[in-house]
Amino acid sequence: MDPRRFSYASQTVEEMMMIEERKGPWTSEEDLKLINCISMRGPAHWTYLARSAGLKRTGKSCRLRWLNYLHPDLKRGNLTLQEQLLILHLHSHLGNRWSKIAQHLPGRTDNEIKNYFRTRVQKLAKQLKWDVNSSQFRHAMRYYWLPTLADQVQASSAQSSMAQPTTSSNQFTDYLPLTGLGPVDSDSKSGSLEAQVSPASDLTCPCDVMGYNWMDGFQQDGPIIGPMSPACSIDGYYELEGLDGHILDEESSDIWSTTYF
DNA sequence: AATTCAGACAACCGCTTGCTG
DNA sequence: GCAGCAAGCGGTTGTCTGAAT
Repeated sequence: MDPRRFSYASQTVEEMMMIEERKGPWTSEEDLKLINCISMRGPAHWTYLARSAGLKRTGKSCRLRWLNYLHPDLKRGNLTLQEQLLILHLHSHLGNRWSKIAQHLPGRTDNEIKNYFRTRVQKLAKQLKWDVNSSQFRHAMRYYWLPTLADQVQASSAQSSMAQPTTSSNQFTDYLPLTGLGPVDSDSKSGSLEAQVSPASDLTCPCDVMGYNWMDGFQQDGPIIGPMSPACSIDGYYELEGLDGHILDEESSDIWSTTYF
């Protein structure tokens, strides 16, 4: 049905304009109204939905609240190491196309990923006094941090399999190796099969990253060689149990249609 | 205990895209 | 082809919370 044929709950445009628009944080009452309305009418025609739910919010605001907070398929809690690894990898190839990146992380929103990147990764870039979009930073990301994170995922997987030989879980014990990360949250201890990380920074700022001349190691054509970790092979691939992080074309995301974890 | 500050994340804003008549 | 609209997207801002003083 064409949403423009809706009669917006018998209100004229003028009447709708006179309704004082509510902004700011959502209340649980508003959430409930929105959920109820969506359960009856489905998540579409947001302007109409907002009116019929009796909300003094824009359709846009309702859509965002649903997609970023209320949607039942959303994951809660900190990003796992695997998810961080995937975000960094995808960002190094796709850039700031957050929705595209989010498509590869079920249950995570573009907003969440964008916030993660801005607060953690851009903070690191600031510390290094590098532009986050510079080839220098992208190179360090691709050939140092990504393999380092991959190592951590592997290490945590190995550690947990030794600690809990009867399960396939790779959850961490209290602390991750190498980075001195904080304790995991209670949810991850109680059943997550994925490595959880603390809200603290997960990207180290080691001296070998600072000291290495990344531009010298940069080649426009052919393989790019930098100070890789053991998990990263020379041809620009890094490998990980259950994860095959190929270097992919800027525009091609077909390769990501496979399952990673 | 009160205040300040920084980090995290929810929400908003403005622009773009895609669809329909 | 054009106009009007909803939805999608990315950048930015606002708010909350916990740590530090």
